Amino acid sequence: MKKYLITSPIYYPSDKLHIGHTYCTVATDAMARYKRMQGYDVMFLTGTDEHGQKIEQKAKEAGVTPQQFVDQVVAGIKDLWQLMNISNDRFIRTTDDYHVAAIQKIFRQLHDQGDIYKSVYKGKYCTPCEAFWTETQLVDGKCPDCGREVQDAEEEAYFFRLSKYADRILKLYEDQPDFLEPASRMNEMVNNFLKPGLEDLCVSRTSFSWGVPVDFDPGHVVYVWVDALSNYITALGYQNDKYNDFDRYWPADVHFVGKEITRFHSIIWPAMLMALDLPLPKKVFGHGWLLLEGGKMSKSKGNVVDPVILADRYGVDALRYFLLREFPFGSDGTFSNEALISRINSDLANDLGNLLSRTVAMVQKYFDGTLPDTQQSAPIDAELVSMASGLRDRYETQMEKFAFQNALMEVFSVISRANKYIDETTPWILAKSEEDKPRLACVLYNLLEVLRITTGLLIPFIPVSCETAWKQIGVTKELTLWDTLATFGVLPRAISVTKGDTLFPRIDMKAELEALEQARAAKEAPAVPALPPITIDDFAKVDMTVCKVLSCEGVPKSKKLLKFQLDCGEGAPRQILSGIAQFYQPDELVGKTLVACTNLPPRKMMGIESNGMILSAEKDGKLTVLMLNDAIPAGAKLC
RNA sequence: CGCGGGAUGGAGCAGUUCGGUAGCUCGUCGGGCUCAUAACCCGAAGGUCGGAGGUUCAAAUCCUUCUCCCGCAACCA
Repeated sequence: MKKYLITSPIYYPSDKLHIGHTYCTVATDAMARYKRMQGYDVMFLTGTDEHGQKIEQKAKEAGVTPQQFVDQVVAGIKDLWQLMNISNDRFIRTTDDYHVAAIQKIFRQLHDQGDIYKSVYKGKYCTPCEAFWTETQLVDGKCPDCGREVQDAEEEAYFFRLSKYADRILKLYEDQPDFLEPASRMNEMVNNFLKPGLEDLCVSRTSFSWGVPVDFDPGHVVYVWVDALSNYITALGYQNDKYNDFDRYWPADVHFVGKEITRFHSIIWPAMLMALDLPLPKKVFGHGWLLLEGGKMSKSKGNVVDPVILADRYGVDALRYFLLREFPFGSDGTFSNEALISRINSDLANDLGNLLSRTVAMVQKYFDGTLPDTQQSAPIDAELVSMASGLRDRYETQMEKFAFQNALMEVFSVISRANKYIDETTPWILAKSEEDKPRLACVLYNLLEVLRITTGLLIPFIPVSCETAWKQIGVTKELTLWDTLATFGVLPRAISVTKGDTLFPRIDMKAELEALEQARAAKEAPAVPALPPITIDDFAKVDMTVCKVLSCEGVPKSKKLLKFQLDCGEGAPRQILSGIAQFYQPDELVGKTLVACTNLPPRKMMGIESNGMILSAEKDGKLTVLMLNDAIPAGAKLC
């Protein structure tokens, strides 16, 4: 039996997952189900990448241990995958004991053979702040936090000899032009990273402790690269006894990854495998992102789409279908509720659901639910029959290219053709005369066959709905095996149908959009967290000064920054940068009376020093600068 | 000149590799049908394919250049 190893990324459980993660996992799932249907022995891996500084911090803020923190988030992720009908064979957590032990072995091996070496991370150290800074971070050669003198200092760290593998990776791309898809991603890798030359990679940290300890050097923990990427092999049993099918499944047939992590998978990961002398994955596919109207999804914009709400309202299958039908897998797509509802209504309800409904209804009405053996074909059947017979192969061509969108279009073009066929053959007229009954039976049989083939091929996308449909058209699992899907006429002639519930109810667009908006608002309202209380002394620590804008100009090459010279009543002008260039023309601010916090430490942005912060109000990503009555003099303090 | 992607009827997209009648879905308008989830089927309107040059018998497609949008990177204290 041929094997197929497919992986989704392992997700970072610092927050709940959103529709983008769901998209990637659903795609991986569809591919896995498709390969199983073809008869492959499939191994579908997913999981979570649970270490690192950010989680350590989040846990601290939440007042729990990092382990408690990730346990809780990961439970939510597993629930989400269960809800979405994800058929992963394994779920790896990088905090699993076997993984941790295997990482230590891998790290040690790479170290022993010289691919990982201990070196120093050179920088400047501010003793009072206990912080490392690079030259570029310094402000006037001093600590950007406290402004005091810094010393030359060195921090120990382990490095992976990535540079050593640059040539081999370029060669890999040449020999295997489809190693990384879509092709545009490969160009990006070559131009941005490989051509300028690879630097050795820092693969350990001492600045936090929530990670896999380097067992031969206390104080160091393994940094994300080795820890997370190796999940794909430890989950199969590499360097551990928990599993033992590494030899069976490795190398991966494909890694599905988001475009933000293609670099890790197409450069660092192959280099690590080369160092371990292991076979390379056959392909890395960097899919696009789901964007929202107006840009990227982000917590701060408050526009994150929650898959649970959508699945609850419209059904898991409808959401799965939409994600894979609406967006080309390799490029970015724009998510909207309108598109979702429109797609569900037109494809699933009107075309597929309605075809099933009208076909079953006619078999019931005209033949009491069971077709007679005697059936008569006609020339007009030919086109439909031929389209349906060839569908599996056309679908397969697209699926092999991960072109889910096109595969689904192929299926729905046959469904659409079947709806037209009903109009052409007018069964309701045939039903009027007894002598046309054999012809009528044949028409209905053909429709049932189309339903068998199309729902058979839709299994990877909408598994539950397909099985529901099968019950209605009297199809058993054996009649939807891969081999039967390329043959027309597999159903027994005297097939019986059973009327069932509506497969995909139509959605009232207008009402739903309003309901969704309300649901979103309701969810958001309590999410405005009040900051913890402070004392009057805390408040008094903030020096807020009224200032007049002397001049204001854009910062070259920066989209966001404006550079201000301000009269803060100090005699000399004060220079402050503010990230409001998208909202204001520099000229319109000159002469205005603003408020700035003037006792923040200096900070460099785009190489320019900023000595404070201009106060703005923020809502939904839009900033409005606080402007005061011009009668207030510069240098006045807010209190 | 940091890197990449994009600009095609009202909306969202395909077509661009290997030039040759501009296509799909949704929406709009008109018609048909009644088996069905007010669904389905047919027809129509609507585009000088971002702008300007060039190559060619012929350009959405190739070349040059410009404009605008979106991501990444740096930055938004």
